[in-house]
Amino acid sequence: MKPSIPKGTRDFSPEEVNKRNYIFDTIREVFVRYGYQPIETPAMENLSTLTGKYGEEGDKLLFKVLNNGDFLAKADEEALDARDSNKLISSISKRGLRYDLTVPFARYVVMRQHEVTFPFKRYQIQPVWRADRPQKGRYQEFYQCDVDVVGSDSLVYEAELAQIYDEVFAKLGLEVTIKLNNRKVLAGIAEAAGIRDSFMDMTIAIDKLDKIGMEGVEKEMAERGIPQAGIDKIKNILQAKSLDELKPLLAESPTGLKGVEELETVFDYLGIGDSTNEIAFDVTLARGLSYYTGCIFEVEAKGVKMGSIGGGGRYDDLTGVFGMPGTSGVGVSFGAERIFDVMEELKLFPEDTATRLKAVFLAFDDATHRYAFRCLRKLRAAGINAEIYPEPTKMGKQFKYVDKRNAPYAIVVGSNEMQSGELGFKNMKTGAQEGLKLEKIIERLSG
RNA sequence: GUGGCUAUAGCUCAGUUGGUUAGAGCGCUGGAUUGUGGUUCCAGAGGUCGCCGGUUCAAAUCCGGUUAGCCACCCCA
Repeated sequence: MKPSIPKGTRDFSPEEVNKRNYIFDTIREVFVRYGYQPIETPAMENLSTLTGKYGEEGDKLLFKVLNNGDFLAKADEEALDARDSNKLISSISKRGLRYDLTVPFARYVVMRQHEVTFPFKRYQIQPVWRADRPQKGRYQEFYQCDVDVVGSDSLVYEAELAQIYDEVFAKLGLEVTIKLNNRKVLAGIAEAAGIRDSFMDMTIAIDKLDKIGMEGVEKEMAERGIPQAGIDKIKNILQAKSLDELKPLLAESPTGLKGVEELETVFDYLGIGDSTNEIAFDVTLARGLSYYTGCIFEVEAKGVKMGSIGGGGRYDDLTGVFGMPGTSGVGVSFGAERIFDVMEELKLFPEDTATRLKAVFLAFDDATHRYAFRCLRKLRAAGINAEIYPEPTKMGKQFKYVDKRNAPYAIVVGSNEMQSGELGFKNMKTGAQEGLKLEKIIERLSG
């Protein structure tokens, strides 16, 4: 059979894993410094935990896990006869793969509400799964790195999360734009335009502004049934380049003004010019996820054509659906895969992401092979990454291996070396070789 | 879910209006070199041309179907 892996999934080579770990380590280090604590949740959740949280589109993209055993015995016969997949699902699948880390986190908080201290600041770095059709920068299995805080509606956290974005990307050497908006501002626009019921249609259209231009947005809104009068009003409001300009345009919408005020507070906390990357208000930032209610975030890499590499926002009542109302949360996510792809494209990975092999022992015959293996043990005991070629074969072949492994040193052991105790210590880069006692070699390779 | 493109050696790809034995580079194995790699030179192994069917004297090449991958849309990290 031809080996293959499922669509939208990938294997990672040693080099790739090292680079990915570099990203994860950088992100984790910043999370920890801002006082966030790690949790992990299972890959599978009950399907009832996941469905309905990500909108209609999200439900379609959920991976469902088929029940074990004779699942057809308990299947909904009516739905089966009618070939009604949507109706059939609940009777043959009770579990699904997690779609993001925010909803499982909300579930976790509700289940453990009596043991966690609020505000609860947690981070979580785990894979999520979406049954999306794969394309550039989009996979069916990918890692998210989430930081969230629940149990406080202080806007200081919005500011903190923006700083975390700024700091992580500064450390990675990746230039980004951190965009901020507020769902209340968008609601205010809809209200001011008198199309409150078409709020979602409006935001979806606005979100595409930088892609299809104002004309395209107008067309899209018209297609989605928004009256021309409303479109004109919206168009006018979208001209606003700053919060100050926006404010008078939303004067008739208390919700909209509240949103502006929240953003002002966040930017107040942040101060001016204290960030490495641009942190900017963008009235056209919309975001699809239906549970956001306050500030929303999105991060875009500069100089690369790639979707957003991070996003997040405030959700006022995500724990409410699990029976714990009135608890507000806010969080952002780093899309590790896309960050990886962007950094690869811009060649931003440092040279030494790999934990390098320092030396390889080579031997000529069985006796020296055994002797070399005992020397190897001492090197390893001294904390030096080293190995031995598995058999005493031709030197040329052994050296080729050392070369491919990218090890900086080869240690050659023949009968002469074994007798004198002076091993052949060869620098693979310069080709120079000298006879050194094992202790000397350990000294050289340490530090 | 909708549309477009692609599928030939382990990898990246070439293959003319359909025409003898399907090629290149890289990689792999061996040798030049029985105590020394990278560079070079020589030789060798490796292919049901994604799969099924059709047209034809003749198909990698044309047609239909199918599967897989990529890209775009929707949506999203």
